[in-house]
Amino acid sequence: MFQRNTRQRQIILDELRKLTSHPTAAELYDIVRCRLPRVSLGTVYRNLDLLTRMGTIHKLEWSGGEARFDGNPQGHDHLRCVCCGRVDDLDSAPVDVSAEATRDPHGYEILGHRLEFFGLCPDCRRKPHSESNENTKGD
Amino acid sequence: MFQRNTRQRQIILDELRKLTSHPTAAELYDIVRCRLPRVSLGTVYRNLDLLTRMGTIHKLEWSGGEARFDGNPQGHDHLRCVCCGRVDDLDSAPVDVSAEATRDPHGYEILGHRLEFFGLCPDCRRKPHSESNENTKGD
DNA sequence: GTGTATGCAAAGCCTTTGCAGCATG
DNA sequence: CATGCTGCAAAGGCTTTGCATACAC
Repeated sequence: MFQRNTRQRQIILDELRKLTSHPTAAELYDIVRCRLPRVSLGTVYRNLDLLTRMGTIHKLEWSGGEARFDGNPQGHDHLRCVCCGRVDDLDSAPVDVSAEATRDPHGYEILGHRLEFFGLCPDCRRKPHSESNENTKGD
Repeated sequence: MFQRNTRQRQIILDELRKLTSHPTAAELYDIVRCRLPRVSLGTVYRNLDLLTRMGTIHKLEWSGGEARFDGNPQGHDHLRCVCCGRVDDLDSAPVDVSAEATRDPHGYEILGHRLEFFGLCPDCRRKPHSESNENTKGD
C-alpha cells in the first residue's frame, strides 16, 4: 500500500493545504492546473481519494452536491452557508462522543461523528434573499 | 404553490412513514411499486423532493452516495454504518446550538445543525471486515 | 527495470427534466 | 375544464475506471 511521491500528488496536497475554503474537486482542479496544465480531473479525484484514505485530508461529504475537501485533518466541525455553499471551520465540537456511545441503544461501535451547522454567512446575510452566490435552487 | 393530493404522493408518504429504515429513493420505489406497479422512479424523486421542501420529510444527503429519506421530520440525529450504509435514529442531540451560535467567530446566522455518528452497526461488527452488506468499497 | 500513477475519455451512478397524456379539484 | 402530476426516457452532474504510456524508486 506504499505510494509514490508524484509531482501531481504533492501539488494537489500543497494547494489544498494553502486553502481554508474547502474546495470541491473541480475547484481544486482549476487551481492545480495553473501549476500543472496537463493534469486531469481523474488524477485529482484519485489523489484526493488516496489522501482521504490515508487520513491526510478530510472529505466533507453530505449536503447532496459536490464533495468538498479539507486539508486540515484535525477533528473540527463545519459551518456551511445554505445560500452560497461556503464552508468555514469551527474549532471544537460541544459533543461528548463517549457519552453518546454509551447512550446508543442500537449497539453500534461508534468510530466518530460529524457535526455541521448551517446558516447564512455574513455576505449572504447582507444580500436580498433572492440572489445567491451560486446555489440558487432552494425553495 | 398548491399541490394536489395524488395517489402516488399519498402512497409514497405512507410507505415512507411506515419505515424506520431511512430508505433510498430506489428502495422506496421498489416498495411503492408493490402498490402502484406503474409508478416511475422519476415520480418518486419528484414527490420526495416536494415533501422535503414542505418539511414533511427529511432528506439525509451524503454526497457521492444515495440520499436517504426520513419520514419523521422531528429534529433528531443519525447513526450511520460505514460498512453497510444502514442508518438509525438517535433521539436527541447533546449539542447546544445557541451556545454554538454565540461562539461562532465567522458571523454566520445559524439556522440549524446536523449531527451524525458513524461506526459499525451490530451486524457488521460480527462480520469479518472484508465482507460488507452492500458497500464493499472501503479501505 | 518494475510497477505505480498519469492523461484521456468513456462509463457509471444517482438524480433531474422535457413532453404528451391523464387525473385531481 | 384547467392545471398539476404522471410515466417514460433521455439528459445532467459528479465521480470512477480502463487502458496505454510515463515516471518514481
